[in-house]
Amino acid sequence: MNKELQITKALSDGNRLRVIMALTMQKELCVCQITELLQLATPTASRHMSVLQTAGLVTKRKDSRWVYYRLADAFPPLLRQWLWETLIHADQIANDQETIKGIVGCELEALCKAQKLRRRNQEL
Amino acid sequence: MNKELQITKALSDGNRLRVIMALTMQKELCVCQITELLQLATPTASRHMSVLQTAGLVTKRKDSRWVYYRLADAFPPLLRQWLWETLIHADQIANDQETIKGIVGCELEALCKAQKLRRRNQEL
DNA sequence: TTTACATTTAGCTAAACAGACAATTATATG
DNA sequence: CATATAATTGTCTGTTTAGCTAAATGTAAA
Repeated sequence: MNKELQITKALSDGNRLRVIMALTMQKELCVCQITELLQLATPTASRHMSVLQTAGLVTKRKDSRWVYYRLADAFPPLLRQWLWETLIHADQIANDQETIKGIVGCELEALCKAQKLRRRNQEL
Repeated sequence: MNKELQITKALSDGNRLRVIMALTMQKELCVCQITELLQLATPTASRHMSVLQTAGLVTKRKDSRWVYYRLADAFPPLLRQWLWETLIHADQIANDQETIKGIVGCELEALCKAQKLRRRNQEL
């Protein structure tokens, strides 16, 4: 039952559901893009992804300095279908879809620089 | 997204998964039977059932002093199928199946009396 | 090799949650 | 009506977890 519990626990957080839905629409997202979508501190976003990976729901690929996550091939199809069918109607998710378009439209370099600036400003 | 989160949170606990699986095998179970299966204090079992009900996964029926729970008709079929297919292979669940046979074999009156005696003994 | 930088890990705090017992509610029976 | 009893609700406690900042890791470029 442990494996299944890891999965349901991984799904029992709103931010993680948002990332999963984002990854059904955008094949691959890097940590800084996920951070931008969820508006969280980078380490927090990274931890969420680690939970999803440990549960076997996403896989990661490292390309130079960036780490890209995507849904795992082993993502249980029934769960995937249920999430898709129900969450696709959620306002938050519809909203995220628009946000993601904007995020993937940016160069990664530019996005990271913008985040860095934002952090600086908050420190004042 | 709130409704869906309530559901995934309800599923993110081992004892609640055990009750759900028990209810796929035994159409109806009363709180004292669930208490017996999980080996928890009555209020704790009752709380778990309340979480499942709030999430819309079970319904309850009161018959005199006993309250019977069963899976809700609205239990999302995809989730139900995933749970069934994966958890049916879990040792804990197989074990529970045997335990349940014993539990439903008892008269409710007898079961409750036995539990009461057990509580008494633990207090010593 | 030094510097810059994206991500992860460590360590902390506050909120959420599972568990227990005590008290309350609701129902049946003497 | 008073008593017994099955379940729920109130309240507390210990554990888990989501969030943060700071430090560590790993990679690319100067």
